[in-house]
Amino acid sequence: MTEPRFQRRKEDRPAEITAAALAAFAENGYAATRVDDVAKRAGVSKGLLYLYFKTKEELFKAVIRSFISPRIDALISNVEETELSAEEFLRGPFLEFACSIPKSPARVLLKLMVAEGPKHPDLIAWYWEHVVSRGITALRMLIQRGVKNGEFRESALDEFPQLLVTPIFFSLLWKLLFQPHSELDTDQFIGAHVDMVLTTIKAETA
Amino acid sequence: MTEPRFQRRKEDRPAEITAAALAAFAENGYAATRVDDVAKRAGVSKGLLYLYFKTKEELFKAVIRSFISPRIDALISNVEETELSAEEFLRGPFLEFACSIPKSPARVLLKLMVAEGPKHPDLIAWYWEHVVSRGITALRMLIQRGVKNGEFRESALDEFPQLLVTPIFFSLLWKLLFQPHSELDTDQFIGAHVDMVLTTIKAETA
DNA sequence: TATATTACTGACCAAGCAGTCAGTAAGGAA
DNA sequence: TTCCTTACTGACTGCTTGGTCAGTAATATA
Repeated sequence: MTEPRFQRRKEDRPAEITAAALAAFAENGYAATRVDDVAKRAGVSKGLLYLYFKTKEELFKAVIRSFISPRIDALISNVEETELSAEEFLRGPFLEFACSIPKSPARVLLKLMVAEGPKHPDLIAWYWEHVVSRGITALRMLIQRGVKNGEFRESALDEFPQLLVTPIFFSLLWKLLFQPHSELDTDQFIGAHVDMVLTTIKAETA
Repeated sequence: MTEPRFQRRKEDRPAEITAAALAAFAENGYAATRVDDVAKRAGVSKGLLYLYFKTKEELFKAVIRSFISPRIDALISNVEETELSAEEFLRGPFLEFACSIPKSPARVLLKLMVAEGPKHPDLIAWYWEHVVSRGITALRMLIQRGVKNGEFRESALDEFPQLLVTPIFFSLLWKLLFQPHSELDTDQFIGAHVDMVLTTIKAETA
């Protein structure tokens, strides 16, 4: 007659706890987040949480890893397999990806990385290896492909592919800090930047 | 004969405590910083610290305010009083300012703002009013001056002067996170960006 | 239905910390 | 030298919180 007090759902618990933790960390930061609060959000007791994650720190690392990996993997395989020209790719899938980031709920990850990253060197190392350096490499390949087939001329972008993504991070920071004070139309903002970059590096075709 | 156990230096204490707090907050973040630690770094007892700052939060706000104000004030009055052309100013004083930020020790302020800002709305409001909106306005004026006297053509920069400063913040983030993993030559990086922007907005002078 | 297994709970503890305050001593005034 | 003001100290406290573990109840098995 009585509802069971809980269900046993070994498979789903880690993902549920991780999602709850992302929300909590995003709201309060790592140090100010109470493990009890995470457990409550996940609808679980603190004891169970500690069954799946050895410490608060382990939980934090799991959060970062589980939310970032899928996105970057998608972009990179996209770059490698596309049949579009470099410019078409930059104006198409890349721009779409770039514009989606500041809107995604995962944008709070930047806050977490900045605030807590430096205290977890192995996390930074993982992030560098699996996300950043792979991303940079993919971008550089894309640009060089453009140079090789005469679409682009040689430019600072060859050395600094990061110049393409600066407005993404700026938009993230802006939204994180000044959301209520000022709207930034991130689509237009990022679009204008990509446009500017392409204008300067496009080989003359007149 | 015996050294006095302490000196009374009412005038200097606040600045000393503020400096110590910046170091401590930068290292550990706000929540993880112990007031005792700040006091120790400042060579002062915790009790004295609470004489000058009502709470830990007040101390935090004082830190941000006291380190940011002077820098932005200098830049803005510089823009207003310069006799250089817009391009000369951007390639000269502006570029110098931009390149100096990622090297300055105050770069950790970004970390603090991102991590803790959203929990202190009045701090964000102050920052918006005294730093960001003033800075944006100054930049916009500079660009419009360039447009008016025929140096620049109309462009997305008129609406988004922020496009000029994105690589500064990117450099800050990069250094904050990946300092040991990868060096970024921020001078060249920011220089390349400013160059790119100027190339696209410069009116034809051939 | 009886028994075994284990996912899960929640009360508990030891440690750490923001903020207080009664008392101390530096340094100026007389 | 003596007295007075106040900058300064540091022990103390009440509360918070990461992590533990003995016990409970949901499911699998026979």
